[in-house]
Amino acid sequence: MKDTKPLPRLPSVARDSMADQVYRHLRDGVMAGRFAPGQRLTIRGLAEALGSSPMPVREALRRLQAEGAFEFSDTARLSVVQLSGAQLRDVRDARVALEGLLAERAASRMTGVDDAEITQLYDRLQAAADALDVAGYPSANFAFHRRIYEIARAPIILGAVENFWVLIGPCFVLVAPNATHLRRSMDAHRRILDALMHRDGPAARAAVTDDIMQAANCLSRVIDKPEKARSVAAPKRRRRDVSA
Amino acid sequence: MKDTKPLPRLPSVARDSMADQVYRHLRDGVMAGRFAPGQRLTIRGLAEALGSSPMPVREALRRLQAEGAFEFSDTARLSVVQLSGAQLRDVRDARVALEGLLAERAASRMTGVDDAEITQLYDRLQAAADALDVAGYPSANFAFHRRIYEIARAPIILGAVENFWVLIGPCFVLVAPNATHLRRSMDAHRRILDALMHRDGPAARAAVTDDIMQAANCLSRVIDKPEKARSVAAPKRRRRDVSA
DNA sequence: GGCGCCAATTTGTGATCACATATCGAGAAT
DNA sequence: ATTCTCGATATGTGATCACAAATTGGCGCC
Repeated sequence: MKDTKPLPRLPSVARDSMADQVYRHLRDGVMAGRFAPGQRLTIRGLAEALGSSPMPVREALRRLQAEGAFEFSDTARLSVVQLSGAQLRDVRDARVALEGLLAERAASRMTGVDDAEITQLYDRLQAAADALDVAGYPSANFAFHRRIYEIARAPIILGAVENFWVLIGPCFVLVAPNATHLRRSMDAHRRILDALMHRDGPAARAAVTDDIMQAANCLSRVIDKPEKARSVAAPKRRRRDVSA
Repeated sequence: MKDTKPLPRLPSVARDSMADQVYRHLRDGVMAGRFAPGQRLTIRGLAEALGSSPMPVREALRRLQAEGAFEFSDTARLSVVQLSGAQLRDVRDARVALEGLLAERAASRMTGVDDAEITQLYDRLQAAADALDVAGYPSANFAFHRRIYEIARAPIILGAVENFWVLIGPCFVLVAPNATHLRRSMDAHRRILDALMHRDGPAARAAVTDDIMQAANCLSRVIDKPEKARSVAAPKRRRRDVSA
């Protein structure tokens, strides 16, 4: 009879273990700035908040530890990594090197289809900026950059770049809704868009560089001011360490 | 009596869990080329080989998965990542960007003490090249480069660079003891050393770039030749997957 | 009132178990 | 001889438990 269902598994569900889901949730949360630098967490607390057992959280945290998002202190206590000003500058320089490379390559591989998608993401970013949506801006910003870099077809380099994004994610909770910064940022984004539309690699690289430098300058004004942001990581009341 | 031992913990033993040890062992093994691209492994097998239970191995593998050294197939089978030719070129380009940055910065921060250490590592590398020690060459090569980049004082960027090294590590099992490649490689290393001694940043960057490009060319001659290296990953006899 | 010490709790780590699924090998049908 | 099928084994994943170390909170002492 041969009823072997010729090609039944088209969705090909793409294996997604619980540890993978937890990993993605935490990673997105970090990049979106939902964790404060230096914030203390617990495996059991995260597991409870995410509705899973500690085991998948443990494995997800190991991956994120490898990416530098979280760290275990010398006494094995879990916390969100807090970058120093010098480290932040290192991230900035590395981003300029790598994202400049990707932007330049993307400009030479753009197609009309890409134009539409990039423009759409740009509009969404502009909307977040207009609404002074500080919470949603980082996510929209990363989505815009990611889509551009995907066009460069260098997933390994993009992975390294995203690792850097994970590192600076927590810093976003420290920046206030700064209209000046948003304006300068959107100016750079506009130039990125124009350069890509004109398939101008060097211009795209220059615009991305300006964007990164501008963001780094904005953050450096907040980092390494020893006081002021110290109590952010202290929920004061014990237990209940994270919501989502 | 107050016998609180004023400052007893100078060694500060630096927490080293079993999972950390396993992680370091595996990572060093990958970078040194002791794993073949595409090689199949098992958690239990690695645990037995390393003399530990599966649990620390699981956590170590999660970190290495995050770094791209290992991967879990769609059926959750563990294997060493096998880079394609295109991915290898991506790694090459990213290395040029990042390691060039570190080399240039290192040149401007070198001191006399560094001179001695770098020279020593260079001599060791030269010795490995003279002896055609293909097994020991990658390790000596990475140690030489790492020591240089450490001088740049950018640990985050160095971490990203080492991640790329982990990716190309397995490729080394594919290259035969090629005298021509070793000679060209040592020529580039000689130029790196000279540039650093003269505190010439641009020259250091150029020499590092040549070194990376040369190594990539060497590897690209072996990769993407579909046949020939296919049986390397097949121990044929089941069980017993890795020695160390 | 401030400071140091001690017990109770918290927390990361490692081990073991259970389970679903994949993989492998032998045997049978063609 | 080849291919298909089916059962035994292998393997990653998740859950739970035990334990050591550390953190916390409170009590007593100076």
